[in-house]
Amino acid sequence: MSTLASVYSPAAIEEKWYAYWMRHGLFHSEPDEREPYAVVIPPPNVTGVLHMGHMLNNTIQDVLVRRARMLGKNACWVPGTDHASIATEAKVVEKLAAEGVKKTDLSREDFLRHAWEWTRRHGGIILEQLKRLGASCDWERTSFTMDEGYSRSVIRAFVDLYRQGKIYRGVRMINWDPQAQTALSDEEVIYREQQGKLYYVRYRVSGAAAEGQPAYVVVATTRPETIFGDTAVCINPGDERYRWLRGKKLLVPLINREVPVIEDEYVDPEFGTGCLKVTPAHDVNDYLLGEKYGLEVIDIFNDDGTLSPKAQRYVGQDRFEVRRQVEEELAAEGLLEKVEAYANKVGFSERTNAAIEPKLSMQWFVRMEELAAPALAAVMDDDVQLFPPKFKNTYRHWMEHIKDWCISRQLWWGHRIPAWYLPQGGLVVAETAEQALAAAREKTGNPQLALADLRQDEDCLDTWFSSWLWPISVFDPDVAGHPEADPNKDLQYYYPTTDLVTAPEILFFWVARMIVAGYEWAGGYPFKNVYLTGIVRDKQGRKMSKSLGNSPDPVALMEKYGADSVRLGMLLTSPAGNDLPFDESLCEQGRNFCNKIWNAFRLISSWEPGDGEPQPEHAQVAVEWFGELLRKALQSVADDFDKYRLSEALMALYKLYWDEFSGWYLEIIKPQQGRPMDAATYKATLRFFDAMLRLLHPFMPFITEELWQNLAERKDGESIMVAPQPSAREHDEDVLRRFEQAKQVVSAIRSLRKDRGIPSREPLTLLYRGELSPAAAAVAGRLANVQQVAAVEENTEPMCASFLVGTTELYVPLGSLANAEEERKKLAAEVERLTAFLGGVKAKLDNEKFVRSAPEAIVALERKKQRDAEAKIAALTEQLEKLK
RNA sequence: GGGAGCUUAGCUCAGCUGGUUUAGAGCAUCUGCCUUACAAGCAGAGGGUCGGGGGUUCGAACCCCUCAGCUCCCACCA
Repeated sequence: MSTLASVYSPAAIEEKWYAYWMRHGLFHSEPDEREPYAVVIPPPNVTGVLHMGHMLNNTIQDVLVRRARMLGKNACWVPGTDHASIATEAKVVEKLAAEGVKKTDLSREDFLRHAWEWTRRHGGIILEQLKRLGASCDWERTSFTMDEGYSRSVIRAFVDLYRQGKIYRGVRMINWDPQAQTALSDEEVIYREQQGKLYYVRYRVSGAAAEGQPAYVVVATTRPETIFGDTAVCINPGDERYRWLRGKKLLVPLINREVPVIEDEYVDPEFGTGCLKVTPAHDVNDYLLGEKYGLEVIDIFNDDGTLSPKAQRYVGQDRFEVRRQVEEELAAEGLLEKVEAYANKVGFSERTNAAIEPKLSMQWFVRMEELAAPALAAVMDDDVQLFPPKFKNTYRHWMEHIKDWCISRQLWWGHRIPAWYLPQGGLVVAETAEQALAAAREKTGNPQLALADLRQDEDCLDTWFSSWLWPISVFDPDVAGHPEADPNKDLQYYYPTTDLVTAPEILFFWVARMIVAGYEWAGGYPFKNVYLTGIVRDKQGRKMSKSLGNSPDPVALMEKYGADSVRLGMLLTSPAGNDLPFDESLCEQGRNFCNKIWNAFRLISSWEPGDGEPQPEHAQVAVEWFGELLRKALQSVADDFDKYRLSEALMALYKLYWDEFSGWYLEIIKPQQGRPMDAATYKATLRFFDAMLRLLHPFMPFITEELWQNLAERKDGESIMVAPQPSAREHDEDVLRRFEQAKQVVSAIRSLRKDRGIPSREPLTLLYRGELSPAAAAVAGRLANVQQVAAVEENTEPMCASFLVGTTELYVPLGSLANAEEERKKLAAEVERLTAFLGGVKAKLDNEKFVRSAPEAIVALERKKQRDAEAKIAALTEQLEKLK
């Protein structure tokens, strides 16, 4: 008997094998003559920590990568991190604030020193956590978006696009995050329905009221604090109610600034009062109106969301506080007609969750329309395939309506925009300060110009402007933005990568833009397949979040259950694109499966092959059957993987291992107490076990490595990681069918024992009329304690239990164990059920139209059902008679 | 306001071009078992008018219409 404990304990084993894989360089990949298979990790924030979303995402990647490696491909999974401009800068600012230091008191250089220090301290923790999970990344290729080479490629990409005229600088209405104090792209704004108020505010008519005309108009607004920035009131030219207002001036409440009444079709007479206040500096539509009618633009906010001196009132106070006070003041002044509850959509910063302020400012933009064209075609033509394919629509819609991308951020942590402003105005864009100086001298015709005369743009680039180069620059940092460069060996070999696994939330942020960059600089798409995962939710279906505190700590989970178990827990129920309702019990299920595997190994390793021991018939049957079953499983698993149905592949293997291999196969071949095992069965069993470990390895790398190493003598450096997957072959359905009959016979006998309280140690005899394969007889002998099996012409034994498997009648003589009344009841119930079934079949066949229009095969099938049912009923009725 | 998708057992989901199924799986539940690999286990069992209604068809979970509910994406309605 094996000395292994009966419970699998993962901790030491996981650590041992991860170190072994690292020591032998098994994760590392170099270009060679094999088919490449590459995956680039969606780089997590450099200072982030592992959450359940990462767990799901990286488990899936590891499964795909490990399988590809075992299929003989040269698999390369590139890990790395993202500098995450806003998020990281926010953390550093917060940390400094806690120490009493304000960012504004620091120089750019000092701040960056702190940021790097923070990055060094917290950076890469997440990568260490991924190792716990078993991630088979090529750590020698770990990249960071602010590595020197990588940064070079980002800057070069900017310069290249600028030279092509695809990057421009201009004043536009952008999304301002008052907390991070930076511009955001449209994609970084999340709109949420907010229960707000609609304020009806009176604007008095300037000058004396004309005879019979009102002294004021009422304007509806959700943002009364912006009235200080009003520069017009707009009505619809067709609106008869306001005809009298034409050409009049109105007074902005509280500050009594005189503003014109303008007319534009944009105003919906149905909404509110049909009268719109126009604040060009703080609303996108108002801005457009302002442009059209040459209105003054009064920006009443400071960058932090407090009111600026331009507002005249409430200067220095926060916008939301001002809203409250303005409401009070308007009411006190009798200028507030009414307030209604009103639900509207408010934009929030994706990173800081601060309410976005539309703000007019000078920013850098990428002209997207032309760039997007090949990237749109790539997905539409399936050069890049999305899984699940429903995302194709979403993708198309976005790409067809793509807007210019605001890429400048008023931050310090990131890639500084390589633009230098000249003393006399104008600017030059260049990769380095030296090149900028040269360009500046040339442009100005002043060779005396010094670097000190130039002022570099203060802003950083959007993080996504660096991560869109990820699949290119992690391999070769000198290709992006450098059209004349020859790609290095790595890029030539690994690009395009094969699979990308990521969340649908960043389809536009990242996936689409990577495809754009791929066509722009690397000659084509960056990956062939995109697997979009779901969102990990809690049991109640809520998104996991820090604030809800409903997200388990993945590392704690792995400590409790083992990494393999948690991986299983993540995959057992998460088809592509579906959300994963996570519950710890899924890890328990994973752990139970590990334990099952572990114990099967204990059993097998307790066996000794005997010399000259003959192979029993039941063992031979089992070996033949399981071999075929394995082949069939191989095929279906390969098929599942082709379609990225990982959960289904895993479930198939789970059942194959648990039910078929452990439940049936091992139980059949298990030698009688103390007996040795015959060599043929022993060898076959080791072969099967080995094959199953390989099949399972991508899903559960640690336990499979441990057992595989113990299954045979292995050389140092050998690993299941690089053992080939078993190859698929045709299987023989007949063998499977015969065994299916055996299983049914065994189940039926077990069931009848249970029904009648016949203990399993009580041997039984099995009589049958019809076809019973020798396989079935042998298996029944082994698993159902059937001592005798005999064919009969007719059953002469009245006191017996009878049942049907297919059309074969089986009888188990019970003698004194039987209760005639009970047996009659059982038989009668069965006859009744069959008769009802037969009724349905007959009704179908009696329908002329069915017989005429249905395909022949279908009709023939129904006829066979009828014949079989009739035969069964006849047999059971006959038996019933005997019992009377 | 547009668009996409979903609704099958208590839960999470399969069910590919309508007929080989008398609708499946895993988990959960119930019953019996400490049977010498595993009680984190074994054996057995129960559980669904396939969201409602209508239609097409010899035949519908699957196709069409309609109603209801849910989810996601996009959009500048104060």
